[in-house]
Amino acid sequence: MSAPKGWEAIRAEVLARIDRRDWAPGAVIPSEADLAEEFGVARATVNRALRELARQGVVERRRRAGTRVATHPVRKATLDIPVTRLEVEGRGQRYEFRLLERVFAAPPPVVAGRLGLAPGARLWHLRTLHFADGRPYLYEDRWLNPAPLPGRAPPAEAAQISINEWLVRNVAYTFGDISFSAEAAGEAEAAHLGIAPGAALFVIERTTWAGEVPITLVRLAYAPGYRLHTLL
Amino acid sequence: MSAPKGWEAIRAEVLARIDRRDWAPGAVIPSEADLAEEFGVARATVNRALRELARQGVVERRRRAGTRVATHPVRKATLDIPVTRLEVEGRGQRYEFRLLERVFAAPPPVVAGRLGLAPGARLWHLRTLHFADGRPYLYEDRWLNPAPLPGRAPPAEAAQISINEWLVRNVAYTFGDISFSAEAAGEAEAAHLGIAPGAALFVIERTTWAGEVPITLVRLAYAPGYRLHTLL
DNA sequence: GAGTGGTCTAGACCACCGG
DNA sequence: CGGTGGTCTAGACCACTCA
Repeated sequence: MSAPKGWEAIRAEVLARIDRRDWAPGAVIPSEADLAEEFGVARATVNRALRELARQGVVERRRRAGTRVATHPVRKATLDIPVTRLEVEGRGQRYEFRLLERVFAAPPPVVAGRLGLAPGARLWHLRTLHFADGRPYLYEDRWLNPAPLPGRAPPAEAAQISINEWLVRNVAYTFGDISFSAEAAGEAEAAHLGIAPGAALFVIERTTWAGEVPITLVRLAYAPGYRLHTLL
Repeated sequence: MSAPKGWEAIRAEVLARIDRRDWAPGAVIPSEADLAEEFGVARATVNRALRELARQGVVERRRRAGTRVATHPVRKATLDIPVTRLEVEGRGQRYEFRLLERVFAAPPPVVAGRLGLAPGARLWHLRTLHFADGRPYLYEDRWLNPAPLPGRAPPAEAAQISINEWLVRNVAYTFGDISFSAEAAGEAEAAHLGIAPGAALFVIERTTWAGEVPITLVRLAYAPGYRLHTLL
């Protein structure tokens, strides 16, 4: 046990009062100014504490309306989206990858649509198999817009660096979205990953953008046993 | 387009310099004091901007060592862990649930171990099926420690509120962990969800604690098609 | 030892928005 | 209108850690 100091102590005390139902869900808690006086600290310190609680979803804050205890404590979990190589090596396993395909082609309409590109636009299509200790670990299917790339082309097949690592080092993205789902393995995926068709795969789909320009859409299918973990 | 003011403008400018490779990955950027002078703002304003970038994983900060551009931009995604009822209703669907089982029993050793309880401890075991528009949506299998519960027992089977909602309103937890994976549906799950055994299920496992006291371990198996989505 | 980020203070002005 | 949170300032002290 260690007693927090400063704004963390304020946060802890406010949390404790919420937990004890001193301040019930939906209720308005005292204003920053009042709390600052009660705790004998500057308002900025209270503000920092309450801002953190708001970011965690414990309270909701609005000008004039004040700070309320969240009625439905939507807990927020922060996931680290790792670079595959570091994820594998972080478990003490040997990382390798093999580029299966690298072609310049027109994507299916659904892909073009997701990236907001005109039908008929041509993209790089890259398929990569990643290994952990020599065993298939992750099947990656990526569409890559040449426009924002230096040299307008991804690294050659012989490159020693994976597409993703090359991307994060060479093309800065400003935002994106990510989704997680479970899907049954298709024939091709199953063959690459060395599993039976229909097996349950953990799938991450991600799109990234640099301003208005789409960079990439990637589908990551993890071999059975993969688990994404984080603390609340 | 709108030009950000204040600390957001600082953050944007720093991000832009990183994107332009003015400041390369791994490089140390100027100190807060220097940036404050350059931008003509107080150091606290620069601090706020850099703190946000650090939270996003764009830069890494250490006392004395200064602020560095992250070499491996581990992007962090913030997931909202929703209450099932709100998640379903938020899509405009009708929510229902049915409590399948509510017994007081000794859990399997693996469950007791995960919760840090002695073998032989007895817990509530609750199995619930959740529906969206009348169709099976989520199969929930929960072990619940009676110790931290008001009345030492969960609500009766006839209750109109789901176990999870009752929990978040009546038992405050201080921390927990959560994991996401894909698993093949077992016989029982498949029957409840109305799908074929072996189908790919998205599974969330969560444990929560109130200080040193374990509260619950729950396994949520979502019907095929479920997708967790967030922005980066 | 010295430079960096981490935090706090006391005060101020502003944007928002409920009554 | 007036109260609330959002932010900024100028200054200060502290904690950490590198050289």
